[in-house]
Amino acid sequence: MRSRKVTYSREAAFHALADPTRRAVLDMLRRGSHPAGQIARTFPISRPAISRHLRLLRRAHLVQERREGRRRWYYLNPEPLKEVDSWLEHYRVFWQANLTSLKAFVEAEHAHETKGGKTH
Amino acid sequence: MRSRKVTYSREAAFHALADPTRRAVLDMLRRGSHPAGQIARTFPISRPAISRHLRLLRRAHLVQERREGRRRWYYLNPEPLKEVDSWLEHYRVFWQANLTSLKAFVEAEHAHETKGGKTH
DNA sequence: ATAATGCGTAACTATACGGTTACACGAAAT
DNA sequence: ATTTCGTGTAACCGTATAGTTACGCATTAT
Repeated sequence: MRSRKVTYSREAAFHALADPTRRAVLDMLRRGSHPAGQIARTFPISRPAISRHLRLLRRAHLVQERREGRRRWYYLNPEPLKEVDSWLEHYRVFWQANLTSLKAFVEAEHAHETKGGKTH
Repeated sequence: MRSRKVTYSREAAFHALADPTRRAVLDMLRRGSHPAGQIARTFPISRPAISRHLRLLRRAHLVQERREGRRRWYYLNPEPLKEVDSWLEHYRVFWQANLTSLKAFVEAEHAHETKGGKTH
């Protein structure tokens, strides 16, 4: 099977992940596919609300839908999360080096800390 | 220097990252500290708008502010991004194994594909 | 002392968001 | 044929969000 290179919207992914319910839905699908109703039943909000979250996740390509009779199975598509991961990549180096820019900045400041700052 | 273990809000981090301008601000600070005004000047929106984004980033602890005279230097604090990273961790295994649950699902479906599905 | 600079906040506005109830519709059951 | 089930969408509502302009207040310059 020939694998075709596809890119997803980083914007859509970050936006989708901003909502805790949507992240929870993804966490649920991480363990396996579920029909829409079953997903809805695990949350304290109404079914239509979940349906809309699913639509948004669908449009961000984070989940895919597969119809089977009258139910619709949702399953995870982790691919767009690569966009989030690649963005994070630039920041991982900071904590991996155990040196935040904060620390660097503070140290730099300390170097010429002779101008007598306010103690406030 | 004794390092104290601190945890940040995953919720706040994800929420802060949902806005493209805020991500761009972080990307800018990744290269070094900048005063508020200088940050604002690099964006097409007004200075107060940036000021509010900075406040939100500050409250999410993604940036820190340091006053120097009449300017305020902002610098990156990448720590809270660890929360995002740790959430992503669960998903990385999917694409690292080059096996999405989609693929698994499709294969599982294929196994008992005898119930004559609609070709639609 | 007065003016200019740098920056945050208040007030306001339009739009986006997330939730709810009512409804539509195909698939399965009776 | 009719009812029930599973699920999506429409309409509506209150709150959050992101932008703008006006303003306030230190700090630095004149």
